[in-house]
Amino acid sequence: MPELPEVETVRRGLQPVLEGARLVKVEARRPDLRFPFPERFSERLTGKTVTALGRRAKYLTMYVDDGPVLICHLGMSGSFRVETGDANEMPGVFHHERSKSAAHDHVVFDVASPEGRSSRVIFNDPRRFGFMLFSEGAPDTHPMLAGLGVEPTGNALDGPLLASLLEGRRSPLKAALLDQRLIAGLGNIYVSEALWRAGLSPLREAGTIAVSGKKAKGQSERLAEAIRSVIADAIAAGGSSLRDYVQADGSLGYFQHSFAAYDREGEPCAKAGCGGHIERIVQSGRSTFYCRTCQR
DNA sequence: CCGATTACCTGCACGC
DNA sequence: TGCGTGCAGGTAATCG
Repeated sequence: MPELPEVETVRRGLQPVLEGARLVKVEARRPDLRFPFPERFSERLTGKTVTALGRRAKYLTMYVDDGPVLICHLGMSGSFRVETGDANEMPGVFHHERSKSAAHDHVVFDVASPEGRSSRVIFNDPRRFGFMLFSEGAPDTHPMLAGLGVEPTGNALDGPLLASLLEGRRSPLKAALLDQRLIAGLGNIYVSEALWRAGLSPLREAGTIAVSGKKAKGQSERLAEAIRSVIADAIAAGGSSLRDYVQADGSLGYFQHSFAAYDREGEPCAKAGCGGHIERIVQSGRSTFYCRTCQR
């Protein structure tokens, strides 16, 4: 599920456990995920203290004192969970340890907080589309992050900027919004949601909302606002979740998703007075959900 | 250069 | 119960 809001939720969940903590032991239980783990992956992190957790688009970044920056991507199915040692239990026994663990636990970080509390941070990823890489310097200069576009958080993405990004693009609007080089962090769910909020068809040629003129100007403004609000709402809700996605803090996803369009094929359009219904189409091999009545 | 398609990998829901 | 099919949030390589 991880689009930007979910990754941000993971970052916030891991932050209190990791920041300031010492990496006592780091273990990769297989040689690769999507890519091979970096050379000396465990050795270069073990013993380091985590100074900060960051995020760029859908990438997590972990900074350590005097070491490489860990760049981590969750892919389609990656998740973290935290197992916290209980002072009343035997050392090394982690009370979450029963549940659904074990299978596909690929990376294990044993960490010690400054107060001496032990925790275990576990990366689980059945499909192994996720990956972990090192950046020797600022991660923004790493090839994987260097080409990323504007964050849809904050106020940077406004109508004029969006219009300039889409100008001249012949591709369908949906494809343009999924292009991480333009806007970084949108995925299949939130693109459908943003287009529904903006009342714009995913099939529209992207460049047509960028041309000058009062109507197009209003549309780029509306779309920028829709993107920012949908991302902000999802982050505020703690990231959405499908199936039983596990939050970074180990609890089950607490946000019962309320999408207006995504995965609502056949349902009435939720826009007041619209009367249409949501349909599913395929664009570039991926599902798009939209209402042809109010999204033009 | 651009955009569309395919590959990567496992799990799950579904129909038979 | 079991098996085949299609589908799933991601990016990157390949093809036209």
